[in-house]
Parts: sequence; C-alpha cells; structure tokens
Amino acid sequence: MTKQNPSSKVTIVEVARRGGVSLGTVSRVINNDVHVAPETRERVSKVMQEMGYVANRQARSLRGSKTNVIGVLVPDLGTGYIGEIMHGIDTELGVAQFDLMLFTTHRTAIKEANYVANMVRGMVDGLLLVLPRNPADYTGTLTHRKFPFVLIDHQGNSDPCPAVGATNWQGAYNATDYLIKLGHTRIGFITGSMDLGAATDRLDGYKAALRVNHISEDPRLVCEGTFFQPEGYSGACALLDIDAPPTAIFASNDAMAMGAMDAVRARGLRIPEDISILGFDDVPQAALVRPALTTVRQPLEQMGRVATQMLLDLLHDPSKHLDRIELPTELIVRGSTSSPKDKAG
Amino acid sequence: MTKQNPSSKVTIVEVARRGGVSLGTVSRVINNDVHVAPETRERVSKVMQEMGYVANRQARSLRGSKTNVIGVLVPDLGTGYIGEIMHGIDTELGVAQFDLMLFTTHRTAIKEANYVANMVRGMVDGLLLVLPRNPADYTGTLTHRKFPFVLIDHQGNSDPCPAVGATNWQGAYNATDYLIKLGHTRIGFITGSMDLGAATDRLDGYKAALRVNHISEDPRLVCEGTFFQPEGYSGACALLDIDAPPTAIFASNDAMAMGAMDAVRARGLRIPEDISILGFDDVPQAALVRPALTTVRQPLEQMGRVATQMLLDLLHDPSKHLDRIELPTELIVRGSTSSPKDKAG
DNA sequence: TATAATTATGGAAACGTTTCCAAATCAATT
DNA sequence: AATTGATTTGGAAACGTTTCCATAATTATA
Repeated sequence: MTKQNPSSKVTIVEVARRGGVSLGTVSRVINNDVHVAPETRERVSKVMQEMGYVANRQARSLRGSKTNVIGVLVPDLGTGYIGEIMHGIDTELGVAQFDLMLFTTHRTAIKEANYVANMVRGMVDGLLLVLPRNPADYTGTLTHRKFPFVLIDHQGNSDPCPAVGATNWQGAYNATDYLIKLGHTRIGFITGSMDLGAATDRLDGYKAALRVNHISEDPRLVCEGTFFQPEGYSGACALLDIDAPPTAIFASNDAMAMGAMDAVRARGLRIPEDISILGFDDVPQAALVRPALTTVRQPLEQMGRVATQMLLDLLHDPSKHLDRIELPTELIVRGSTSSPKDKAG
Repeated sequence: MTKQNPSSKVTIVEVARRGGVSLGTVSRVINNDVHVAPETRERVSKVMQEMGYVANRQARSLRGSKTNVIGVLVPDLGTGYIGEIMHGIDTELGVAQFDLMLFTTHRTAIKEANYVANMVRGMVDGLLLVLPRNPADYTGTLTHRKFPFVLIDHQGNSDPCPAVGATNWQGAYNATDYLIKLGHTRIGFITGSMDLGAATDRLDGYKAALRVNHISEDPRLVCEGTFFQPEGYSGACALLDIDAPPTAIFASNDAMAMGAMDAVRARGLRIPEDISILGFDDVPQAALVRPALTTVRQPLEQMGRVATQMLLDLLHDPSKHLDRIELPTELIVRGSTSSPKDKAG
C-alpha cells in the first residue's frame, strides 16, 4: 500500500492535479460516466487508490440534493419485534447502498410531529415509520410536502398512504379456529393496545372464529392488555380465576404469551397439558422458550424489506402512487398447544 | 400560521432578501452571534418563522466540517442487551443535539474494518463501537487518523484506548460468593464466548470465589457457551446429567440463564427449590420472567450514556487522552436463587 | 467638535462536489 | 485536403452555508 497521507484530506482537486486531469474528469471517473477514455479512467482510478480518496458526502449531497440516507423512526429498540423489522430494513438498505439514520420516539416524545416535519428535512431522502403511534399527525404534512415515506405495521384507519402490514384478522381467525379444532371451547384472549388497528383486528378475528364455530362469546374471557409482558402474566391470572377458566389462552403478542406462560406455571399448571398458550408475532425468542411457543407468524423481517423496497421505489419515482400492502400471517404450531385434557378424565 | 410555501425550499438567501439584510446577518442570527442588534435579530427571526426556514445540514457540514452526527456500530439489534445500551446512547445524544447514524455489523461482516475506516469518513464526527468483535482491526487505523471513537463493553486486551466496560470479574466473584454463602458447594457455570474479555473475566471471577472459599474446581461443572439462549438450555442439561449435579447454575448472561431455566423446568425440577439459577446483565426481561431472575446487573444504559459523554468530550477536545473506564456491577437478588434444599431431607 | 473605540452590517471567499457547455482532439467521410 | 461527426476533456457555475475582512453606523473620549 502506498497510501500517501491518510490523515490529511484528499479531495477531488488533489486527485485531479496529481492525475494531470481536470475536476470534471475525476468526477466522471467516480460516477462511471461513459465519456472518459479507458486509459484515463485507469490512470485516475489508480491515483485515487494511491491517495486513499474518499468522496465527501456533504459536498455530494449539497450539489446533488440527495443524501443516500434514509431515516427510520422507531418507538424503541431492544425488542425482538423491532429487531426483526430493523434487520429487514437494514439488509435491503445495504444492497441499495443507502445508510440509515435512526430516530427514536421516546427521545422526542412531545414534538414528534414537528421533528418529523422539520429536523429530518434535508438529512434524509425518505422516511420509514415503524409502529407509529398516531401517524395522522405527520402523514398529512409529509404527503403535502411530497416527502417520501412508508408506514410499517400500522392500520391505515385514516387516509390511504404507503404502508406495510400483516393480515392480523386472518391470523387471529386461523389461530382461534385451530384451537377450536383441537377441542377447546373456552378460549381466553388477551388484547393489545386497543388504539392500534392491529389489536382490534386480532380481537375481531378471534371473535369471528368463535362465531363461525357457534361458540358464544363470553366477555369474561377477554382481557385487555397493551402488548407488554407483565399484562400477559396478570391477564392470565385473571382468566384462570374466573368460574369456568379457559383451557387455552390466546395472547395478542408473544411477549404477553410468555408472561401468560409464567403465570400458568406459577399456578402449578402444565403447558400444554393443562393449558394451551398461543401467541402472535413469532419473535425469535418464541422458538427458544420451553415449551416452544405456538404462535401466529408475522413476517417481520420481510415487512421491513418490503417497506424499504417501496420507499426506494418512491425515491426513484416520486409520482408513483403506492398503497397499503398486507403480507400473509402464518400459524406456527409448536409445543405450547394441544387438545384439552378430558374434563371427565 | 402564515407559512408561505412549505414545499419549495427556503434558503438563507430568501430569508435575507425578505428581511432586508445580508446573508451574513441571517447566519449570525441563526447561530446566536452576539454581533447583531436585538431589533434586527427579532425581525429576522420572525421572517424565518414565517417562511418555515430550516437549515440545510449538508451545506452547514460542508462549510463547518462537522456533521453533528455520530455513528454507532452494533453487532445487531433486538436483544435487550443492545437495546439498553442504545437507549443510553440515544438519550445522551438527544440532549447534546446530535443525531445518530446506525451501522450494523452483520450487514458488512467482511469488510467491517474498511467500512469503519472509509465509508464513515465525513459522514459522522465520531464513532461508538458497541460490543466490537475484533476491534484491533480498526482501533489502530482510527487512532492513527485521529478519528474520535469509544469502545463499549470490550476488554482492552490490546493497546489502551477510550472504552467503557463493567467490572465483570468482580461481578462474577460476588455472585459466586453469594451462592456459596447460601450453602451451595456444587455450582455449575456456563461461559460466554471465550474470545471476549468479558467472558474470561467472568469465568475467572467464578473460579476465584471458589478458591477463596476453599471449594475445589470441578471441570465438569464448567460448560462452554457463546452467550446464546439455546446454549443455556443444552448447557444446563449437560450439567444436570453429571454424577453429582450442581445445586446452582451460574450462566454468563441472562439469555443463557433463561435457557437454563427452561431446561430445569423441562426436567420437572423447581426453581429455586431444586436448582438455583443466576444470570448476568440484568436485561429488562430478567425482572419479568417467573421466577424473576437473580442476576449481576451491568449498568448498560449508563454504559451507553458514559461512552457517549466520553465521545462528546473527545469531539470537543481531540487532544484529550481518555482511557478505559469500568463501571461497577451489582448483584440483584430475585426469586431464582435460594439455599439448596437439604440433601438428607 | 473632532477623533478614537466600539458595534452592527454587507460582501465575498471557501467548503468539495456535480453538471452543463464549450473547446479540443481524433477518426471517418466526401 | 477539407468538412463532418463522435468522443474526450477542460472550465466554470452552482448547491447553501459559515466566516473573515472591510465598511458603515453609533457611542464614548479628549
């Protein structure tokens, strides 16, 4: 390696001088412009390599008015759920040679909408909004300003806009139907945050499956939560305390399902022999826990990938009109569910 | 609101024209320069507000050669461990008005070192390296180029450089000593990746506590893992299968401890009555699981905060010489540990 | 009142690129 | 040999700031 002076900044003009060409030519070499003689290209390339040239992103962005960076707004990190989505986003951005700027909601809880509208302006070419809480606050502004964005995992209960979600209703329906087919008739349900479309859809899917199978709804079997693990614990406790307790508990996400598993075990009951437990999401941990959790798989990683592709599409052709996409959920049967043991036995 | 034309870009020159002042004056207003008449300041501020002016980050960075962005390199996301650290980083960056660019290692596994050395150049003012695998690859380059960086949670087994860690040895020592004081004499240990300093330190702390308490080491009680949950499961199974199985299992992190809990329960044994389980890290989930996990708390959030402060310090005064900092670990006693039941009983 | 000292403002250069236009080189056609 | 056409290259403007220097305006001092 003959790197000359790695610490001092080597710009395009240095390269031009040393290569005996003009700025324009160097730029053309960098950007693979056709209009440059093979011989020149090679010579300039060699000089760049030797000098350890690295393009200045700000200058490039300033001139070209695109940053090759996309912003991702997440509520927090550290959950398997977000982790999976991020993985998908990250993978797809990697192949497209984009970088990722991370914004977390907890950091600027108050002025979130303003933040999205202003701060981000000029720093990123587009925005991926993961699990937005009240997207109506910004989707209007963003649409109006023609700023490219895609929502991930939020029910478009307002104006239609580019979004990626999963078939929550169908997933919950299938899972409930599966429990019924196993022989369960009293199935407890722990909801998610009912202000989220995903949560209401799952509840509706559950109810629909009961109805279709001619099982009457029992309000005492439905217990409200907000997607956090401790509510799975307390919810399951409440469900086990009613007169005719359920033989299966369907939690609206895996975190609550794991809380429910703990509650069931704390009562000295066995899973799945005494109580079946079913979750939603299929976070990586669901397969690692014992017994492994039967759950409705949301293709989280894929959702991240698809959303990213949509956004890149949008960047490429801003006039393109994209709408909500729903990816299919899938029931993953593992060890936490089985037929109820015979009551008479 | 009298925002004029939010979508078209309003620059400093527009503001200057409309405010009847020069570019320089507008810039001074923006940057709170003292040399501007109060009256002028107010007038210009009002114009900026009316026109919805937002500074262009690239132009600013280009001129000032600082981006107000710091880069964070993480192995992956979605673990509570990383999540906590990120939270700390994020909080501290928030108050300092910095933004966060995220790079994940899994994305560019191969050329990680090159990536750090080049791609990042000019995009960020400094780098936070979380759980770097082989930092020797880049610390050299970074130091040489005088690029500010701080390592988080890696044993400085090579040259001294700015880093934040925790007292792994002491934490493991204390935890083991606690188990011994409870009456345990056969304590199983599941290691982390032995290529990481943190893992070897924990093992050494465990051994030291045994030695001090005159308990002879039994190699069969030490079982190698790499910090992943399934190894906690298989490790615990192996430990339970030996002739005189342990009455307590100390896993090198919480993920493996949870795997071990599953294994113990799968054998029909109770926690902590039959077997005590002890973890390391104190991830949020440790408190949520039942029984709640006794563990050695690493102040992860604080480690993220401290590292960020160090980096910001370094940005402010590049000549400053910072060294490794170790934050104290703390034993958090919860429900997964107790005295061993009397063998004779 | 004239001069010096202070403060506020305007003007222009610079940051490192990209891109457009014009000039120059070269081969091919008449 | 002269004209045309294609290809390669140089030169300069532009992107939106910040910062430095000089000038203008104001106040204080002699």
